[in-house]
Amino acid sequence: MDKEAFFHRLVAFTAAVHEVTHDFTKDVIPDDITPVQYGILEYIAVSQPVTLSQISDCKHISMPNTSRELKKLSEKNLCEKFDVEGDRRKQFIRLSAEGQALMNGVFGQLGNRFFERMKDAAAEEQQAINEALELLHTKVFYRNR
Amino acid sequence: MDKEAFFHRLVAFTAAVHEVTHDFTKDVIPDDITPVQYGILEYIAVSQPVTLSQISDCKHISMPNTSRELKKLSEKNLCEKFDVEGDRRKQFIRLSAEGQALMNGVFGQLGNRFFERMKDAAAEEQQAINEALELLHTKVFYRNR
DNA sequence: TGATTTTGTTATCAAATGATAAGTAAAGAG
DNA sequence: CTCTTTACTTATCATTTGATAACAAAATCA
Repeated sequence: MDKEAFFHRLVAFTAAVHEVTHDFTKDVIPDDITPVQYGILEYIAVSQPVTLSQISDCKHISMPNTSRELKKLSEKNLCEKFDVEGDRRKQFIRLSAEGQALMNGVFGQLGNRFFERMKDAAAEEQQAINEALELLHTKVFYRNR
Repeated sequence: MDKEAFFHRLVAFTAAVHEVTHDFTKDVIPDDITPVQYGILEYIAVSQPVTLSQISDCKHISMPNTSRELKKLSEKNLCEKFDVEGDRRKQFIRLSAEGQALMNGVFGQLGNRFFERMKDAAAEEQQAINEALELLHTKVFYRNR
């Protein structure tokens, strides 16, 4: 394999993923949710329930700042904290009904727009795309730990 | 295809791409380059030469702010402006030698880390990953225009 | 038990980013 | 040759984000 060409393809691909997801979601995410807050909501949606520390670790946001942003999200009624039984220091976070509805809308919109791009593809190609996603996710774009 | 499962896979995948690329690049990008500035450098590296307007459009940064950040990058000797012949309003931007060296280092490091993940895979699987990248890039994660 | 670590909070400050107004110079249109 | 549009700059202000110090409460360790 040509390493140089592979690097370039990789960089162009990751940049495209960034840009396309941004383009596809920017008009669905409410104005009063900042990018950092959206990132947190997305993480909660995919991994709930999560603790503050987990959010802090995975999203690379310091604990004080995580606490602050989470407070804002709670004030917007998008997520809820509840106690973890067995360790009274910890708090689990999950989306509220309102937050879940919001994220369902965003994910649905995002999914539909990607789906739109695939609608003309043959069934086998759709399947190939599905498998490509899984392959890259499990073999290349996975997180340690 | 199960649409719900597909949406979830898509969201989890795009989030993973964000996080892994962040993890893999954060210790290679110099401290005095901000995230927005890095995004601009990456775009220039992939698409050079580019105009200010193109950067503004593609990276979703207003012209005044693009101008400001580009000025900072020029002051750091990472990129250069040069005139576009035929239209004296426009300016092309390209990486300076120093900027090119920086981005080569980042791309190389990023590529090596991904390569590390694939090194145990059989040649056919490496080829499959390569093809999966191209498939998703051309069929799903491409930008209009 | 007392010391230390983990988990989270509040407060505060600085830096990065976004948004807007106002201006310049060149190109293009009528 | 004016008028309008395009490409870009400078200046300014508000918001977001990041970083740090200081604190509290519960768990764990020795």
